[in-house]
Amino acid sequence: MTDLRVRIAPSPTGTVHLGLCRTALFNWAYARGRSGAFILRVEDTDRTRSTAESEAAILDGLRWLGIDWDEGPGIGGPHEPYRQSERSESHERVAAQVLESGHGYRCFCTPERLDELRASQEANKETSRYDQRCRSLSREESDRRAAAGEEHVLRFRVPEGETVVRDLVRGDVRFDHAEVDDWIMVRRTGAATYNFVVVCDDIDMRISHVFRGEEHLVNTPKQVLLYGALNEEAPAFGHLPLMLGTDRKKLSKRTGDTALGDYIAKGYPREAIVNFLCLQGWALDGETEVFDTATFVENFDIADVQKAGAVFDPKKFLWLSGDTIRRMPIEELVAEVTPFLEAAGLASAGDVEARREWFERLVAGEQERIELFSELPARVRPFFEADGEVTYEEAAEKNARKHEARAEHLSAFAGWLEERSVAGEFDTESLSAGMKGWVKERELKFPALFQPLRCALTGMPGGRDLGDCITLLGLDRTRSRIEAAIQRLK
RNA sequence: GGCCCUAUCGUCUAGUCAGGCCUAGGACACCAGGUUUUCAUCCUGGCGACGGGGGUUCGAAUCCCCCUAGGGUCACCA
Repeated sequence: MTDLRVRIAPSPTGTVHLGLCRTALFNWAYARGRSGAFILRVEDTDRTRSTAESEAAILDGLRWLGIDWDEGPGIGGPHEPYRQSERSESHERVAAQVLESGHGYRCFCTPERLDELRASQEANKETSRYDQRCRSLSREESDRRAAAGEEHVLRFRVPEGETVVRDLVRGDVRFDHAEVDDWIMVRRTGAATYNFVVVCDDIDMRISHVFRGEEHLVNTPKQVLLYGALNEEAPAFGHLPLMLGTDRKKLSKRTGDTALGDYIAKGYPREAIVNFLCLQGWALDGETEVFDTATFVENFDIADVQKAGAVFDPKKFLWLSGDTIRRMPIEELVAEVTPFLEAAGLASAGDVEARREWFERLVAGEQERIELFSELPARVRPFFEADGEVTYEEAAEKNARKHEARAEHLSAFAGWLEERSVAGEFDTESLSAGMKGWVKERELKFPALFQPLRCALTGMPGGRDLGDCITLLGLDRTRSRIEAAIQRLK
């Protein structure tokens, strides 16, 4: 009967938090998997903390994740505007209605009195709440004082009884109204509060399902009460388990990065971020850990969401990132990694384009060794260094020096390489095989040649196939590096 | 502290709604082997959980109660 309409309603007050990303992903997938509409609404009712930069960052972040919206700021829609700060006319109208119907009342208590009240309640270990002093004010007195310009807020007149929140994740949750405060709907500034506008806007935008973090669960009875006061049917709710830090508390900067941008900057692939976020509170089938967004959309259901909080595991995230990189087509990997090469000052996008094949080989050799795009520059750095100044890592040099005859072997090997080159047998595969033969013919152990050679060519203790290193460098540079090593390892 | 939510390997989870198919499955991490010129990848194996106590039942990870533990929330923030 009612159209499926879900939304994400971020408040533009800071960075793009991973929790927001996951909530957006779940809402979006729910809509996309059921031909529903996905709406983006900016909750910028806190004028002092909201910024345009933050809003732009959130929109960019969501787009980066692959989330698109059918209605929202910038693209518009049938329920414009999609920025709460621009919807105050509607909010004022509803506020007047609530006051008129008696579901709301003016409260003239000063902030100071409320502060004192709260302080004394806390001192007496009582529940902190409004004492309803203005609730019984007559309508005449209320109108008179308001007309006289006395400052006031608008509170909701919570009736006796209880509210049952129907939650698609948790089932029915009951709240005794004795526990629900006569909450403020409109501030003395005239600006409406979150609990008020979220209901107004969700009604206006015909939102059918509200999926949000569990921290909102205790707000829900207030909102449900308002729907009732407005004679509107409340949407279906679903409160998602919190994403927890390793301290088991709400994910915060204390225990690690929380901003999407931090992970993008570190070089986590988009697919891995989405995949990992999906795994926080939801599972495909309990067996399959790696899946793409389309599969998620096809299979996601709010009823399958986990109830308990999910501790964020950076190790698993890193593994997923590495796994994603390993499965990436090489052209794509090169494209992803190029900005990091540029930032490290190793190569420009132009360089990469000019020597496409060489860069693809360079990157391919590290594909199974990196877990983040950002790890690549350090791993390929030797290929950009001057031949006589390759940085020898301590472990690599130590390995090389273990072999007494290193100079002779390197020298002889250099000669062999010349012959191979002349013979035209200088491809990676035949070189790799030939090198092994070279060692065996001389009845040596592999490390006798390979450790000094690896140090000479890359200065690293481990890494890609040496044949690959040689063809990547070419004969001349390989020779120069071997000659330099013979001197440097004396 | 009040109210609310939650409770399966260290972590993410499958199984819980419709009790037997569960001597509880998968993944990450960890450990041990194997492959490999090295590192990494990859492969094989191992370690490892139903928070505790009562019920109900022929039978409970699954249903009920209590306890305990964790978390969330108590703003003129969202």
